[in-house]
Amino acid sequence: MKVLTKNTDYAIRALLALAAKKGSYMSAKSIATEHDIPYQFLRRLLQQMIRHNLIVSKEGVQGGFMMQKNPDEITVTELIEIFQGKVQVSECMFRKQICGNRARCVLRHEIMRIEQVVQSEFEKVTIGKLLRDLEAANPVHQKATTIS
Amino acid sequence: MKVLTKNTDYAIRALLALAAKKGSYMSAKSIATEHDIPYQFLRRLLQQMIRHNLIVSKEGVQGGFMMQKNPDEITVTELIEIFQGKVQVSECMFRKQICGNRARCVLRHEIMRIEQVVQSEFEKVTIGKLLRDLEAANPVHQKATTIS
DNA sequence: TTAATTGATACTAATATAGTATCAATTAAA
DNA sequence: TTTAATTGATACTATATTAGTATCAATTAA
Ligand code: FES
Ligand code: FES
Repeated sequence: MKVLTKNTDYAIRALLALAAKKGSYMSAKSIATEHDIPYQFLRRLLQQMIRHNLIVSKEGVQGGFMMQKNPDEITVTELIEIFQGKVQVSECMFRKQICGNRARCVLRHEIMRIEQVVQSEFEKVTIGKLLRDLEAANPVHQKATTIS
Repeated sequence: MKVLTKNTDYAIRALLALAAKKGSYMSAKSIATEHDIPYQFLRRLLQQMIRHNLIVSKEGVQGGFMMQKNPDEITVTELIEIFQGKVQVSECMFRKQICGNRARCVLRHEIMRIEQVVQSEFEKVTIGKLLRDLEAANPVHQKATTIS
């Protein structure tokens, strides 16, 4: 059982790259090569993130993508929802015969409780947090300004 | 993002049926029809559960399946592992370039922490607990003995 | 004018999930 | 002892999801 698919995985990595270069544009090509993400695949992910207002883009030479939303407000939960759909444990585990009344079904409650736990755990993890953790662990990285 | 697949879903339902009839055999056919599970699909699941010593079977007329392991010791985590593989958030989110040393990677720690949370939440849910909840909510069910 | 870029979209490949079919072996019961 | 109900084993098909590739038009800095 794999919780994060490649979509989400790559998206997080791309966002970390953009968050690190906050304020300047970075091309899909450079993100792809630097972080070992399939180029065309990445482009599709970036466009989805534009639609969700996480990032912005500029076309043409010297164009690229740039962080828009505050990295501390981008949670892994949000990314999972964008790329894998809302977290749901199971549509409805025990239909018909067993469970007549959906409304006050204990099993359903149990399921929804877990959904909540999972979701809130992922909510604690933001791009901002990950980036700070990364930089703390890996102080080699200098803060990128305009040096390509 | 769907956490429980049909395998696990059906397996849980089948186990609840068997747990309710503890001590007597119940055929795949009756489980399938009573709980609306595709017959041949179910049979495969039952055989997997035999291999994991959750249930036992008896061949021939009047044969069927019977609970073996204590329902309170069958966790949803165990079932997920059997039918969907071990819970893992992501193989390794940031390879190569970003993360040189796997050993003390903060991101990896974060991931593993969540894995633990998810896993332990599902560990709290046992077949025994689900069955008791079900019976409490649905007191129509009489304890099945030998009446078919 | 050109080359580097994104926008949009269609396509293919690989894998996982879901479901079906078949036949041999066993066994209770007619 | 024959038969029908059952499990054991396994192969097969269908569908959906995930992963990845390709193409071409539009934009824009140099
Ligand atoms: S399990 Fe679906 S309503 Fe009870
Ligand atoms: S993310 Fe894989 S080792 Fe750091």
